[in-house]
Amino acid sequence: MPELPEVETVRRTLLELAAGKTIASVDVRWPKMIKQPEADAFRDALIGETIQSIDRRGKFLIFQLDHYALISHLRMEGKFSVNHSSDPEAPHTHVVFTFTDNTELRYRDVRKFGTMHLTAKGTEHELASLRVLGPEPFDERFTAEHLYEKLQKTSRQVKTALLDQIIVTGLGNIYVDEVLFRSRVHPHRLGRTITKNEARDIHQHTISVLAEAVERGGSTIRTYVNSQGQKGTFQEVLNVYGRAGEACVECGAEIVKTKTGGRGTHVCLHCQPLEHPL
DNA sequence: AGTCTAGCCTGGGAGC
DNA sequence: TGCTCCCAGGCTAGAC
Repeated sequence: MPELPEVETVRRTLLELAAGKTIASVDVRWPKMIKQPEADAFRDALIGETIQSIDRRGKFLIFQLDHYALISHLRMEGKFSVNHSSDPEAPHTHVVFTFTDNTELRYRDVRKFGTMHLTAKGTEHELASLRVLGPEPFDERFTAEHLYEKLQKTSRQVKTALLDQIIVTGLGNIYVDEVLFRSRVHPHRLGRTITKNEARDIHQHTISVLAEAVERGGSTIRTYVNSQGQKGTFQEVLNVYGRAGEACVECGAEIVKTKTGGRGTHVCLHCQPLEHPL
């Protein structure tokens, strides 16, 4: 499940493999994933374009080309790889960009949830899904005060609020559980009940958890690999996610799995007490 | 305006 | 063995 650390790792590995390559042809086998423009126009526009660089905004990858920006979201299972044209193709390959040097950028995605948008270069941040994003966790505009104010104004549960990419961008279901565990805050606490000190903890741990996960190349829970086929290692140091039934590393109590707005949530009820049960 | 829910997808595992 | 059901979950459109 690519969250910020996984997407950042994909960006770094892909940049090494694909920067400077020029697109000779594009094969779209699952047109529904091309959201803008239509698949035919998408394909035609990309021919002759060279990959200048690759950026990231939240969980979105942004390929900077000569005249366009290609915005890709991997959602749950999306993966990029660079292969020689003669390499056997993995199942669930939905888009293939063939370069002039007979290598290919391949996008595969078992669940077909991923999306691609093409915009004129320089206008990518006007795309609706990018425009609404809140600050990057490593940006100075993401402050404890900003977080506290946003949480004060919401009646949503704190985990739901943190998953909304408007307060801070990049957290997903794995890292938000870890951040709240490190902050000793129960995910079901209502946003407006979070104190200033708790907001400071959540702010600090959002940054530290995501930074450590980037250093470790992300977390491989089920299938995630970077664009060189390598797994991450942050799953080795997860405290709560995926550890239901195991003992809490801090207090020994059993990690419990519950649900937050339909999403699986992992919590130590001793370290993260819920003063006001719903 | 803020919040909630269904839908998008498929593979893997549990239960019968 | 083979069937059905449920789960994984980021994001968006539409409803309330």
